[in-house]
Formats: sequence, C-alpha cells, structure tokens
Amino acid sequence: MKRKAEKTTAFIVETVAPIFNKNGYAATSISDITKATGLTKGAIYGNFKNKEELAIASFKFMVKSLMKDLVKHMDKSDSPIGKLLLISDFYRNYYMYTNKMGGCPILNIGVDANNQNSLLLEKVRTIIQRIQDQLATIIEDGIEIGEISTEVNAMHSAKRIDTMIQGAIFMAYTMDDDFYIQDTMNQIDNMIHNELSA
Amino acid sequence: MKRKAEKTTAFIVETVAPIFNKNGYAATSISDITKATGLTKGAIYGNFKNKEELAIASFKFMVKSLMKDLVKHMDKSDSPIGKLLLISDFYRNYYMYTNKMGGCPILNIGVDANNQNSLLLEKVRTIIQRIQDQLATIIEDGIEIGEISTEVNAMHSAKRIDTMIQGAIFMAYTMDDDFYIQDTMNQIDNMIHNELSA
DNA sequence: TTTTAAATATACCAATCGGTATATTTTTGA
DNA sequence: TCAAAAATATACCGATTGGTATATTTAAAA
Repeated sequence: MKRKAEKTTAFIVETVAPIFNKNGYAATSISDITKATGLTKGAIYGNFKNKEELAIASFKFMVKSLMKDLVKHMDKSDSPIGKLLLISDFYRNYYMYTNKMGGCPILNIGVDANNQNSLLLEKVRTIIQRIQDQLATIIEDGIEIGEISTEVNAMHSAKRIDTMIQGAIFMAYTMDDDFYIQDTMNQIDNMIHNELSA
Repeated sequence: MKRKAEKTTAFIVETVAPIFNKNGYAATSISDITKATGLTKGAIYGNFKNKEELAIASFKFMVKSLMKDLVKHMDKSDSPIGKLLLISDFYRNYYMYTNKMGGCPILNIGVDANNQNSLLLEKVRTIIQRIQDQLATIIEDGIEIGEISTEVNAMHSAKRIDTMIQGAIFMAYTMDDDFYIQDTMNQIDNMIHNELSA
C-alpha cells in the first residue's frame, strides 16, 4: 500500500490557487475551498496541514507554471538581446494570460502577505530574487559575447526592468487597462535597444 | 443640541487607517478596531454605518493627507520642470514616510480591493486618475511655456511616470529595500531632463 | 475475495465574525 | 441646574471561522 491518490493534492492546489490569488489569504475561507473543489474538510485537511500550507502550495504552483511558460517563451531565441526582447514580449500577453488565474500572483500575494503572512512573503521574495538573477545572468551573457555594452550594470538593469514590469502589472489590474503593460513593454524594448545594446 | 463630538469620528479614522492599510479589508476585524481605539462597538457603529464605510473613510483620510503633503512639496517650485523634479524628490522619502502609516495606501488598497471590494476599488481608481491628471496638467503647462518639448504626449508621460513610481513602491515594500525607489527616481529625473525638457 | 490501510466524509468544537437592540453615560442647550 | 438628546457601553444575535476527532468509504496488496 504505497501509491496514494495524490492526484487529489494536485487537484486541490490547481482549483484553489486562483481563489487565493484573487481573494488573498485571509479572505479565502476553508468553506470557499470545499465549495470550489467539491470536497469536504476531511479531504482538505487530509492533504494539507492547514490553510497556510495550502496557500503556499497554491502560490508555488502558480509561479511554477508561470515561470515554465516564461522560460519556454524565452528559449525561442539564443541571443541575450533576443531573450530580453522575448521577456517583454511575454508580458505583452500577461494581462490576458493571468486573468484566468486571478491576476499576477507575485503582485497579489506580495502585497497581501506583507505584514500578514511572513512565510508567504518569504516565498514571494525568493521568486522575485530568482527572476532578477536570471535577468541579470542574461545581461551578463550579453556583455560577455559583446552584444551588450560593458558599461551596463547587469543587476541594476535587471532590477529596473523588473520594477517597471511590476508597476505596469499593478496599474493594468487596478485601472483595468492593458495600455500600461503595452506602453511599459515598449519602453523596455527601447531601453534594450538604446541603453543595453553595445 | 447640534454640536456632537465628531472628534470621535476623526479619531477612529486616524487610528484605524493604518490598520486597514496594513492588513487589508477582510483581515481587519471590528475587534481590531475596538482594541486599537479603546472604544466599543457601540461607539464605532454610532459613527459609521458599517465596516466598509469605515474602510473607505480610512482610505480617503490617508490619501488626503498624502496628497496634501505632495502638493505642498510640489509648490516649492513654480516651473513645471521644477515641479516634476519635486514629485520624484517627494517619493525619495516615500518609503520612510509611508512606513508609519503601514505602507502605500494606493498600492495596498488597490491590490486588496481588486476582486474584493468594488466601492474601495473605485476610490483607488479615482485617486490614481486624479494624480495622473495633475501630472499631465503640469506637463501641458510646461509645453505651453516652452519648457517641455511639444512632441511630448502629456498623458502618456504622466502614466509612465506614475507606473514607474508604483512599481518602485511595490518592489521596495515587498523586498524591503529602498534601492528600488531611489533608482527609479533617478530614472524619472533622467526622463525629465532627457525626454521631456525642450 | 478478503484484509488493511489510506483517503474522504461527517459531526462537532470553541472562538470569532459583523452587526444590532438596548441600557447607560456624557454632553448640550435652555 | 435640569431635561433632552446625543454618544457610548453592554449584551446579545445567528453565522461563520479554522481546525479536529471519529466514522465511513475507497482502494490497494495479498
């Protein structure tokens, strides 16, 4: 007796993740969760220690699939500049793309967890750090092969791009207007061409 | 018998506003409110119809004092370019400044209210719109007196600046790192000098 | 097919939720 | 000072909260 129905665990996470993302941690109740999954408390607490653990699993799940899609999109180019342009290109569809999962988990959970749930906040910080590290690595690769100017500070530029992206996402969702994302991605493309390119 | 002790109303709002700002609407309970104010439910519900009305009053209070300080800072210069530089200068202290009120209310309530509380969301949208309109007006004034290039789209630039500011605030608070704000304000200053100035 | 453990459902817990009706206190105008 | 009204406190409401103990069902190994 080994193989347990851990399909249920995955099913719960997939079903519940958009709810946590939309409503936030405190505003999502266990009854919301049982209602959405069609399962009972027994099933939920049989698969997760408590609400917090489920929220963390949900966040991880969303970010994982998000990053997988982003990396897949990025890999359409081999050159660092090409990859950078594909990142902004990915975010051009981000509003539509994240709508089905209740918005951007990094923004939503980042704000929600601040001063509320330190474990969740730590997860958000880790993923932001990872995104910026990856960005910086691409820029450094570009510098190495002479595609990007040697005067560029890779980590600074990575943080700038990430900051602009998050600002655009916040504005787009709060104002329900995709313009902010499109315009910011244009700006980032200009930055790549004018400030980063060697 | 007219003059009532409407001091209490103001006192409740001032005391409770940072709590709503930090915790969000759903995560702030009436008992949080009575505990913080030292008053009872009777006093709270005597001054406010319900929790939502108090949350809205709290948000309005924070934004009002925020805008008052921003405008006061801006008014240190008469020239449009000078005013724009004073706006970025204002936000250089924003992290410390908003820490005592539990973070940026526009970011916090904006994210919190989305998909949760449509009345609050509407208030956030209104204030963002107002900020951008004011910004655009300053830029238009600059164009009129020849200080800013006629090729500049005032509203577009206003939205760009606002988007970058909000991104910086999100990153600074989520990562607990003021760098994001300082660097973004440098970027905005560069934009003002290189892209906006005639 | 039967045994056994894993998975899920049911029933319950005290605590807290937002809100209200009423009692009490404080303030106010005369 | 005194009566009326305004403001606040108290006591309560049903509903819901996150969580648990136990009963039942499901599924896997023999």
